[in-house]
Amino acid sequence: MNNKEKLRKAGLRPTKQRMIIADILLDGIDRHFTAENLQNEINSSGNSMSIATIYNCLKKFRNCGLIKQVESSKDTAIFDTNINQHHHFLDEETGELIDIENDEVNLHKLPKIPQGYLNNGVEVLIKIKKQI
Amino acid sequence: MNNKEKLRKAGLRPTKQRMIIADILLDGIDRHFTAENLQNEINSSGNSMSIATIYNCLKKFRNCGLIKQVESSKDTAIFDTNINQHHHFLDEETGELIDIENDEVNLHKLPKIPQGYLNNGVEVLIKIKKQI
DNA sequence: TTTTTACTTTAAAATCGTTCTAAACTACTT
DNA sequence: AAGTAGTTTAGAACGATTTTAAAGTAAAAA
Ligand SMILES: [Mn+2]
Ligand SMILES: [Mn+2]
Ligand SMILES: [Zn+2]
Ligand SMILES: [Zn+2]
Repeated sequence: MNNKEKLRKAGLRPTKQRMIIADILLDGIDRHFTAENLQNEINSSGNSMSIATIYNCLKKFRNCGLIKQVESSKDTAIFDTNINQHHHFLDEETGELIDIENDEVNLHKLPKIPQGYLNNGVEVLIKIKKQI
Repeated sequence: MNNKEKLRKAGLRPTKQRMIIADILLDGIDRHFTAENLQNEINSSGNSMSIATIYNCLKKFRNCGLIKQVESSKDTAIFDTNINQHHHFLDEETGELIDIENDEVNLHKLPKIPQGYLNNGVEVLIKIKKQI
């Protein structure tokens, strides 16, 4: 399925701007990035785009499940093109994130989900720091 | 150990402002809160404090390990008085966090820590959503 | 105790990531 | 082609957090 079809299937009009972003993000390579990172890539590709459009597009892509947003206490939002359930190493010094595939973690015992709620995904974060 | 001793032990001068905050936060009750939540509690206790001081203090307390900061993609920082290794349920709709004690989770299989790094803490986040 | 020093608090301004506004533009439908 | 609903944009606005710099305070030195 090409990017135009992916956008249509997600219920999004394949505008010029969304296609530029889809061509960068939906190439099957897993990556973590900020809105600013993406704008730099757009610029490097010879295009340009308003930061408002980039944020609009990332929000739409996220809400359609084309990308995810990482839980992070950094003040800049970090997005993730790996939409499978997976986990992360986090170097808190640098903010660097490294993917951990789902089958590399085995959660043997999980607490009971609170009454009235449903499990909506489990994420393991392993904080790491550089050896001295 | 009283709060003044706790601050000294952490290498922090026990100023009037830090003592007010310590009296609120270090009472042994686990809670999740924002800087604004804390300012409201300070005000309710008949005191007042500049928001800059509150941020300064929370950062010092966090860096000394007296409190933790939760990894969260919300745009407002959330702090945690539970400094033991533990886990959370997160209702992404409301942002509500519920503690999961460490012994309620059993991680059977963990990936190898990347070369040159040390494990600095594992956190499990279980996203939950209200049943319809 | 006084003096000195380094650290802390504060209000206000600045910064920074993100969202809003409203006008121009474009994709899709009829 | 004409209509319409959705999208893009520059720039303004916003909200959380940090910085500034001057005044205040705690600890150390004398
Ligand atoms: Mn955050
Ligand atoms: Mn922010
Ligand atoms: Zn990832
Ligand atoms: Zn907690």
